[in-house]
Amino acid sequence: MGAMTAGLRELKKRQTRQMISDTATRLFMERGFEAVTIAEIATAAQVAKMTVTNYFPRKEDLALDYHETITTALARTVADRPTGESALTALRRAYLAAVERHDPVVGFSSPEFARMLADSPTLTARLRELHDQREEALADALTTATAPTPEDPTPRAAAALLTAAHRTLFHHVQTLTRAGRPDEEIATTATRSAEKVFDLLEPSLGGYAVR
Amino acid sequence: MGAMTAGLRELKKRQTRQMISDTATRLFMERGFEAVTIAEIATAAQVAKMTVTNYFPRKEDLALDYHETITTALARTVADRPTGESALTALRRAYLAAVERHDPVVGFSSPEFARMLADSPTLTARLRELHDQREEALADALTTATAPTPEDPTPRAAAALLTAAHRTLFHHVQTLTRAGRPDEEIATTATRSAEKVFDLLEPSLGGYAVR
DNA sequence: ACAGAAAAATAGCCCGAACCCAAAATTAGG
DNA sequence: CCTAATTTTGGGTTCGGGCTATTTTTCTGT
Repeated sequence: MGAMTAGLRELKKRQTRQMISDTATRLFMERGFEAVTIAEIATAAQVAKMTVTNYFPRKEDLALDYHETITTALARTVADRPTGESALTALRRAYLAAVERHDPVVGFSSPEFARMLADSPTLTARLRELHDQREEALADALTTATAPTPEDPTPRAAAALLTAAHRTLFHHVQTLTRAGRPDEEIATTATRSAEKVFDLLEPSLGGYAVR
Repeated sequence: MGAMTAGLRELKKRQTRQMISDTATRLFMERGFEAVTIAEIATAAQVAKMTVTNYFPRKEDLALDYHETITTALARTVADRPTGESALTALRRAYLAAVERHDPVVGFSSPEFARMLADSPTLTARLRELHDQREEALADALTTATAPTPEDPTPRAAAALLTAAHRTLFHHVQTLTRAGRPDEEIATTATRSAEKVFDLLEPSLGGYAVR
């Protein structure tokens, strides 16, 4: 059961999964998400249709395979923040660092991938769902961090505001990516925007959830 | 083309549409959104399957027939705010008024309807989409209201924060509704929560978009 | 080393939503 | 009353999602 077992079974599973995901992403970027059928992916990956839906229950998962990272990143940032730091400052720090390393989690990708996302209603819907789960996770983290009374709406509200900031900046990066701007320029712009957005929230949340 | 023409054709169209929508909503609340097929709705409404999908291109539209109201309400509130009032204050005022009249737009509904929404992934996804369109519309309204430079992220960020507040409160009301609380009690709680949430945003956005 | 257990991959099926088209029924206007 | 426009209908397809029984591959204990 452990992740250490380099058993042949585990290995082949990983290979098969990766093969299917790569094939699917390639086809999606070539012809658009909706235009590619699961059957085509299966054929291209030399695998049965059922195997595809076995590894990826929903078609969207074939294109967005890093959901775990997206949903848990903010909550972990808050949970791991150093003493004396507010949730807002921690998230600002984490965002700027992610921009600097051109992290996909804040929206960096190839222009083709960004266009594929924007062109597909299914994928944008799934992205919204991921943002929502991220908000939920962050709300939980803030609740444990501030131990409020049960009916206090502040943790949920703060989580909504903070993820809203991240979401706005994510869309900004994606828009610039679709416009074909180089990652370096996008990083500069995103940094400036982030300063503005986090500064905007500072008076409201600067003193909230300080460890 | 005018809405005044009480032509027989228009009349029958309205009747048919209403009949289908009512039948669908009844079936959805009885057995859940996903468990009811379009064919069943058609049979129950004594109409062809194609007629249903003709009036309601997506199945979700059968349950959420007030999308226009939801998506435009915030933008109109901001556009119509009196002189000297900030966007935040206008939205606070509109929200509290909506709560007082138990407006569905802020989440008031029957417990059955609220449960139907929460139990259906399709409907919650659609609701997220509506919230998103609402944010877009509000962002447009704020852009025309503040005339910022093209790359200023503030209007989009402010729109995201303000809709985040509304969305949080919406979910709060729906949760209480599912718990079976009477509308009066929900209204009292929602008012208290709203004060807190809008107060939270006041230091950040109190001076933004003042007409 | 091998047989039996466990797990993964396969083939083939059904169902429902969404979409399309040609034909029939209904209404509006001359 | 008759024709044109529009709505409704019936029948069809495609695709995603789901299921089950069966075969193939990997693992484990003797």
